[in-house]
Amino acid sequence: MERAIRYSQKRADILAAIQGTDCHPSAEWVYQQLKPSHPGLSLGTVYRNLIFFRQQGLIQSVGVVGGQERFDGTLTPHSHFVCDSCGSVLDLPGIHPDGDLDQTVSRQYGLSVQRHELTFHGLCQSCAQSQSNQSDQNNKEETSA
Amino acid sequence: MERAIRYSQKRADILAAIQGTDCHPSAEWVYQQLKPSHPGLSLGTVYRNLIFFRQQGLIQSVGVVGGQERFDGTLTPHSHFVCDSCGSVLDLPGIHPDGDLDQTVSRQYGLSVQRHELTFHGLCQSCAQSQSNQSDQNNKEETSA
DNA sequence: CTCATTAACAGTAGTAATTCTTATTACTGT
DNA sequence: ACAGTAATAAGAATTACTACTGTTAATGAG
Repeated sequence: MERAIRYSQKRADILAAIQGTDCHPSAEWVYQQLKPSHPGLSLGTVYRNLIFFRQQGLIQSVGVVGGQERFDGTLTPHSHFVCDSCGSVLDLPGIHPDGDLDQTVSRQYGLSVQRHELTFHGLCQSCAQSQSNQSDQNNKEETSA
Repeated sequence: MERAIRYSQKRADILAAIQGTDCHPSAEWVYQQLKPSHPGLSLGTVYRNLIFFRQQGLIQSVGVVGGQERFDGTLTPHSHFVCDSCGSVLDLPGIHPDGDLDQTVSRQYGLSVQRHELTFHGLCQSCAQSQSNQSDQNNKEETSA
């Protein structure tokens, strides 16, 4: 009597695409990634399945970066780093606050906390480097002007 | 010679609206709030000033909740709680990880971390209550059917 | 004060991400 | 094979936000 959940090839491949990368993809990224092997794939199908997977607890959302929601196939507790320049997202496996923090907040504030997100912002290595190069250039231009 | 930054009444009132509430408003909220006293206010002006204030370091962004960016006039380090049901945002003044965490992550991963966000998700008190009531109702309906 | 400059603004048109709708296809149990 | 329904494609609709254009008004020099 209960509704059967069907796992089509597309659905499976969408999930595999997220779980098989560490780049924390957006819906658009998954769509572009699978389009060659699934010419008839619709962007709406990707969105629908991402929501479906999140409901099922198979993936989690990292949050919105540059106006696009980013997803993560890794479920073990870990933090994220977002480069505010290029928008890349990195896992920080070793960094996570005390596991009882959700409980603590729930008790202290009378809430029903289910999860938390710890996200660091700044510049990734390559962006920090190119930015310092650029400021070097600017200094040169300023001094030469 | 240098360009003067002008503080119009509207600009001041937009800032005051954010700093005078603890509801972590969206641009739309500020617009609706000020419309009665500023009939000729444009939503674009609100957006432009929110970006301006963030650049000036007068406010910060809490992140995107339900597709809308939410802002915070409190600058002291603190965490947030987001109700995934009604979208309300609460400050958690007592909750924040070690202040050296940014430095630790920077060194450990070779990044240039500038800040971090610790956000808890779950249900607020009223939503947790109404949700349990609703499930009670559902149970009644199921058993009576 | 007068006038030139220009930041700030309103109004509007546009953009991009996401969601919704509808018709169709494909799977599942009988 | 057939009925019922989950899954899908295509694209329209929605929504938050941004860019553009002409106007208003604050600033500062003469």
